[in-house]
Amino acid sequence: MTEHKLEIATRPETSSGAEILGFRPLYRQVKDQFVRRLMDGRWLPGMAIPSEGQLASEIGVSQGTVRKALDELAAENLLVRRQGRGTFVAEHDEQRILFQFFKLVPDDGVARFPDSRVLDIASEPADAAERTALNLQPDDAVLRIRRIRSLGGKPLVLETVSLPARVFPGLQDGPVPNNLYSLFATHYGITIANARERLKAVALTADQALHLGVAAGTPALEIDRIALSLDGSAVERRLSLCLTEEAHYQSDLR
Amino acid sequence: MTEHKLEIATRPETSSGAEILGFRPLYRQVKDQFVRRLMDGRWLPGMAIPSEGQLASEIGVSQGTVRKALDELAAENLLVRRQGRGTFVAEHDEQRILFQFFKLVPDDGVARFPDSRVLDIASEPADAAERTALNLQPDDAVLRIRRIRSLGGKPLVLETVSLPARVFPGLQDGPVPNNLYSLFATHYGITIANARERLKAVALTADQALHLGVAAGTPALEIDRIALSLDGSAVERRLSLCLTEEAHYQSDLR
DNA sequence: TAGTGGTCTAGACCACACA
DNA sequence: GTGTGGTCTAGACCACTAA
Repeated sequence: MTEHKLEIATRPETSSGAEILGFRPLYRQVKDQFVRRLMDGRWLPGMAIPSEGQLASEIGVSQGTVRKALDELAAENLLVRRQGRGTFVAEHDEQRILFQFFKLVPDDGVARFPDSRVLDIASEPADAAERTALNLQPDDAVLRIRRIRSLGGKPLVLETVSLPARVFPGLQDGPVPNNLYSLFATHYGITIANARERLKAVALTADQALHLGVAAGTPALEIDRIALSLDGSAVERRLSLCLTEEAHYQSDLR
Repeated sequence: MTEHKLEIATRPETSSGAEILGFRPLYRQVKDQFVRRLMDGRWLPGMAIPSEGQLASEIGVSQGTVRKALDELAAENLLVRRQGRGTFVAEHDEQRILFQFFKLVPDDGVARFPDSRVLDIASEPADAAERTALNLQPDDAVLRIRRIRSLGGKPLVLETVSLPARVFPGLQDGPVPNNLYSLFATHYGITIANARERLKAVALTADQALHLGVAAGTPALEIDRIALSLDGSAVERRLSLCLTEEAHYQSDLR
């Protein structure tokens, strides 16, 4: 029997009491350990991580077990595997954002990364929706960024990004880059792992319509996104109002 | 070296010419073979398929290779694996539809399968959009089903289903069940494997609004779905107009 | 040529469902 | 208890990349 030193025990061989959480496979413990390395910055975006063999002998499990852990992380877009080259920590570059997070596509043509023009940015008390979305206390503040996103010079999205002020100190002092998730990763060590979006159809208010250069009452696609970091905590709320005359939200059901 | 009798060759050991398609792993050939069994009805929805060991010895590959093929099919929701019981062909029951294809969720509460009331059903020439979506010829006919779908007695969706008439003979003669995909599978041997949805925000016409019991011009979420069968051919086009006052379209970005 | 990930195999044992 | 899928291991070889 192989002896593993991970966590409490691979299999609860001694304790014969009722199992609370059942059984935790070894490769999942290995995977959790790798996620921890991503969270604490031991493995940084773009880096090549050690080879399967090195990791296996370091941890004391077989290469196959390491492989299964790495495969799951690659399936979650946290790692990128390249045959012949190695395994790399995924970066939040425009290609990944486009693939994973940006579902708005021109009706004729292919997805492109949009331009951004910031309207305003401010630190303010969180409203009810933001508190719910981000798990904030009643008197917590949010950084609120409003911007217009355009494709090919044409305004397409009016976007309001709400961030827990405590999590992103100093963010409002610098320029706001087009690619926020890349900033989160490089300056705050926060990796956006996945997100949940809720879509509705709404009519634009006069003010909203003005920013987008259309008539008041124009139907728009409202996307309410909550983005989660590696540890599963809500890190960003993003409310987008999208014109869908010449673009659509693409959703693949597999 | 093991000898595999699958397809042309596992590895092109003899032919030293330039490789056109590169390399096709054994487990993918095995997987394709299983998909063929699903398509030709050798494996029917709900059936338990042979165990990994039986399949392995039947085909002449190792159990691990069979396992990898089955795992991919399970990940695509075509098979369901149950530890201790066996591997089963997925059915198009309401639970699967809800999980895989029905993304409209009440704002407060959990997804439920909607009721349907058919407005009309007719066989008519395909319009341009239907021809494009379903790869039809100019004079092909479609079966067009319009219905209202409700949750908790409240009209929520005005849905127009377009089907290639040639593919579904006799469908208009019987009753239209609430769950169409289950009918496709049981009566026509057609499995809906996945779908692509394009979402837009639109304003309801007077006629559409009447059916849904709201005012003309109300914003609605338009979902343009193309459903693909196992062999990748477009089998259904479904245009849904959804009220999103008390419900939303849920999209998980992973 | 060396090093990496990818495939394939064989065998042992564990967790789970059911009769 | 028996049979199923799930995990873990060890080793061989293939495909790809870069030096």
